Amino acid sequence: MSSAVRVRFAPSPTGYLHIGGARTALFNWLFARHHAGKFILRVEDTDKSRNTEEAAAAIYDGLHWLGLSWDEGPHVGGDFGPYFQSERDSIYEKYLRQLQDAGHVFEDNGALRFRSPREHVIVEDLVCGKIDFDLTNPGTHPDMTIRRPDGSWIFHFVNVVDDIEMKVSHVIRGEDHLSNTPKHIELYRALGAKLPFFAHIPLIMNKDGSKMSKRDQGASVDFYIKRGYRPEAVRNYLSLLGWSPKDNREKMTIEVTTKIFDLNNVVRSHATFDPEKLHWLNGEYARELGDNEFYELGVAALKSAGVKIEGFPEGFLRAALQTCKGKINIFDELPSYCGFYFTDDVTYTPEGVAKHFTAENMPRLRAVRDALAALQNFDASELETALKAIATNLGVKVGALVHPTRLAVTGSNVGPSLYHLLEVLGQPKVLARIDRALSHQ
RNA sequence: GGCGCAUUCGUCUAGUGGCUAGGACACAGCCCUCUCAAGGCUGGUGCACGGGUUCGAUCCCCGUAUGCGCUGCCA
Repeated sequence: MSSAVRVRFAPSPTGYLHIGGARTALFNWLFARHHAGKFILRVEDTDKSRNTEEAAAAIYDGLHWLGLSWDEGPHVGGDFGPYFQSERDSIYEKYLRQLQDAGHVFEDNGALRFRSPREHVIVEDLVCGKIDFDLTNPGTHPDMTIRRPDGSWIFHFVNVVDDIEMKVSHVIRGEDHLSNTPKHIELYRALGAKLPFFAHIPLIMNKDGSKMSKRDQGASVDFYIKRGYRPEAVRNYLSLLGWSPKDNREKMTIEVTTKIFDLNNVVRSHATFDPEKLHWLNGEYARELGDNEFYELGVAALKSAGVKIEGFPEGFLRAALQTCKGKINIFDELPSYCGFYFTDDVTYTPEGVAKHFTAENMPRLRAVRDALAALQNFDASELETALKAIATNLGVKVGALVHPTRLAVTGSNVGPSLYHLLEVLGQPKVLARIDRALSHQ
């Protein structure tokens, strides 16, 4: 039926992958996969052809991390290369000549400009609908420059030429290009080329309504990689920005999203990036990690946070991390959540001290200490039994023992299950820490 | 300024010419419970404004406002 779907993501190598760019790449990728088409990566390095590979590395890394593999482009090649604009000069020269021969180009102070036909151009956008642009007024729509005096090319021209040359069937890009589209259409027509389908997707904004820019924390995919986010969570969250399955599904595998994604269910209005929701979604994915996977990722997170885990046996590490599984949403929360396992020098939170190291609690902590010292099997169930027995004896709720004990041993009011954490830590350390707390005052 | 696009809870969104306008995140309360999470239950907040069209508009039309984008020899 329809001819081959070919879409592309065409970032310029700036040294990082913008979250909005990642979302554009994702939509292109999803569209390609949905229609069994090709997803092309093209590096638009017209200006700075210096450290392209280096700067582009962040883009490759980000796309790989998100699971967005390309069928044509850097490293994988393809029939329509090269995939760096800096290497396509002869192609642009050829198209320029064609334009010149047809009388569409004039010179202006050394720069080359395209003479607009001065007509109305109707953009038929798959997302935004039919839009009529009036380009008849040179005052408001000047003839676009296509080549600078120094010989370098302007985006509009090379972008269109490459899309023609690479046989791109659908141009799916950010809405910031919607107003540029009529100009591009003029170029297609002047070159006698068949128009692709256009689809402009809504922009992603900051909380305050501003465009996310590289100075904003979280505007770079790298930010999420470094913090230990799950790529499937970021990918899933991004898919929900400007697109909806139109039912109440939110957490979806990439397979499901690919199956139901299409341009007709892309939303038209701008979306605000909500870190809270990503945080939640990441937790959803983190909770379904297998024990081993959680362990590997946990170790990596602790290491990169500088937690000294070297001297500890793997069994201890595994047991410690196991008590954190299901409790954290993002791996960068891990160091503060379970750092107490790896240092005897726990610092008590001031609020905790005020609330739990009270005059009436200290004798209770003492009682806990004595009972724990007498325990033969220092495991979670024995510990639970012991704590509950003491509570009964003292006529208090277990909470009255749990809180001060937790604070004494971990320094915090929140953390893994107390009984399990005590078991992992082991009797000697637990007793030592309680003793230290008892002498705290 | 000109041109373009947009406007449903704080946020992401569903939705229809007549519904108690639905879900999710966040928030609050309750339950569960060794804390925190998770899970369960409950709750509050929304159709930007003004005109039409219509028996009836959140939905259709026109304005206004606001936001965003484009208006480069940036991409």
